[in-house]
Amino acid sequence: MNIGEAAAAVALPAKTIRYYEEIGLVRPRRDANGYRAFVETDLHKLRFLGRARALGFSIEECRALLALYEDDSRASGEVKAIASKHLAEIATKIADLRAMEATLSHLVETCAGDGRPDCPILADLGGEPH
Amino acid sequence: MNIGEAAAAVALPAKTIRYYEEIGLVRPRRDANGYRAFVETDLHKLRFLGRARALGFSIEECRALLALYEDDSRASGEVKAIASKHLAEIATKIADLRAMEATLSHLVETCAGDGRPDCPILADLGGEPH
DNA sequence: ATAGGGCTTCCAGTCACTGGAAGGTCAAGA
DNA sequence: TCTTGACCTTCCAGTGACTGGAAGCCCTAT
Repeated sequence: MNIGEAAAAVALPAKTIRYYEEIGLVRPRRDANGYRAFVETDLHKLRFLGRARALGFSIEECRALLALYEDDSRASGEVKAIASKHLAEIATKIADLRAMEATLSHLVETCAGDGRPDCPILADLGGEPH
Repeated sequence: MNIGEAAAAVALPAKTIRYYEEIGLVRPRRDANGYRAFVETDLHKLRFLGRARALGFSIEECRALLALYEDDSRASGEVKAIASKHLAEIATKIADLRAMEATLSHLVETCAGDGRPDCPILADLGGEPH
């Protein structure tokens, strides 16, 4: 199976799959003509990676998770540690974004948004006391 | 005022201020020795940029906002448009992160996290049906 | 034979910095 | 006066995870 077909099968861009090979996440064998030849285990790994990335894990976390996935003697505690750390980072990001959202939505609400120059958004950014 | 003192005054790294100059967001004059010499209006701009960045605006959005800030004949509608667009992006990001959080927190909760290999997190990433 | 689509590699760009090297400048102390 | 150390300068490279594009090979169908 060539890269185009594999890309369609796992819903990842071909470019991304090449990149994953370059950084050693997958190692498809090659046909005599130099084309990558993907087999089912490659596709399985790629789907794993796609799902892990969709959950926001970094590439290095994906690499670690994939290694654990393939290690029959793993301890689930290691997996849970990675996931918990990531979960905490997600929570932090959400909190940061919600703080931005709170401030900004208030400013947007109070801005007339017409043709006049007066603007509480710029006033706030400019440091004018509330 | 040299860059170090300016950096302390506006709570931005000196490196960042140099970068902002490089991309044309600030234009401090120079002393005879080549050192940047910041005056109060430079600091004011830098504080504006710091606050806008803290609200998550991109550099290009900051550039646009700063231009509007300095344009006495601006229309607040332009500002509001930029801010509203950004607000929508923040909301999207929050929704994405919350979806990740929901999935992942469920998986983490159901993972024993001990020395055994069984792990619902890896099972999910591996595509095993629930 | 040729046209097209798919494949290959390699290089550059993204965003907003950040780190570091090599070297000039300045104020204080011995 | 000399030196030390803390500044400052520029320039180059790296970050994360791709993405776009160029140049060129391969395969199939007409």
